[in-house]
Amino acid sequence: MMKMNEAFAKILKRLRTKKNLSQEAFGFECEIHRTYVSQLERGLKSPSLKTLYKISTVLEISLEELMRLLEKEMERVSSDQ
Amino acid sequence: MMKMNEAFAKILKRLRTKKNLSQEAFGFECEIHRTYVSQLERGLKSPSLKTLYKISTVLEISLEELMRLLEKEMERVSSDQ
DNA sequence: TTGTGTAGCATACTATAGTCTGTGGACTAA
DNA sequence: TTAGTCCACAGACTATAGTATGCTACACAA
Repeated sequence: MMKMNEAFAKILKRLRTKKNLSQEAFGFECEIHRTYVSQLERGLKSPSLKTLYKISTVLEISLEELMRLLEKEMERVSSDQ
Repeated sequence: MMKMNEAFAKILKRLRTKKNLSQEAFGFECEIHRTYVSQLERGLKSPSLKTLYKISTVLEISLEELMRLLEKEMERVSSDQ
């Protein structure tokens, strides 16, 4: 269960930096607070469906694809390291 | 944004009844309260990623597939009715 | 050196997710 | 009728999502 947040943290950080957005700039576009973006990327919080939707929109990715990446990352985390 | 919860409500109710589970039985398996299942199916709440994961597990469906159905339902809701 | 942008992190706060108890209505069976 | 199941719904509660302010540290440029 904590694996879930950790995996999401990695995915979010990867996709955000890929778009060359700072946590603050990304948060502004998503309409979520910069410190909350930081908390998400450190695996401290579990975003609601509403927040996931905002995030996926700004990342220009579907929720389906976002979950696909998340589940792939979860497998990776639980299998090796 | 409210569309999101309404669409999720429909999907959840559809998939739960398809498995022949009462809200209470489903809640028990997911380890979420029966009244919360009711609230989700009435579109009153926006589940966290942790809760989505529990739900998808009991529904024996991936998060990816669950989001696919959700996004399809959202399109349907916004286009026609 | 100084300044500017970035992110981690603490703390306190507000909003909402999620629990718990209970009521009442609709339905079905005994 | 009576009892059992299912669900909508209300209200009060606890846990956590999400906000706000501000400090620290680091990198890099002027």
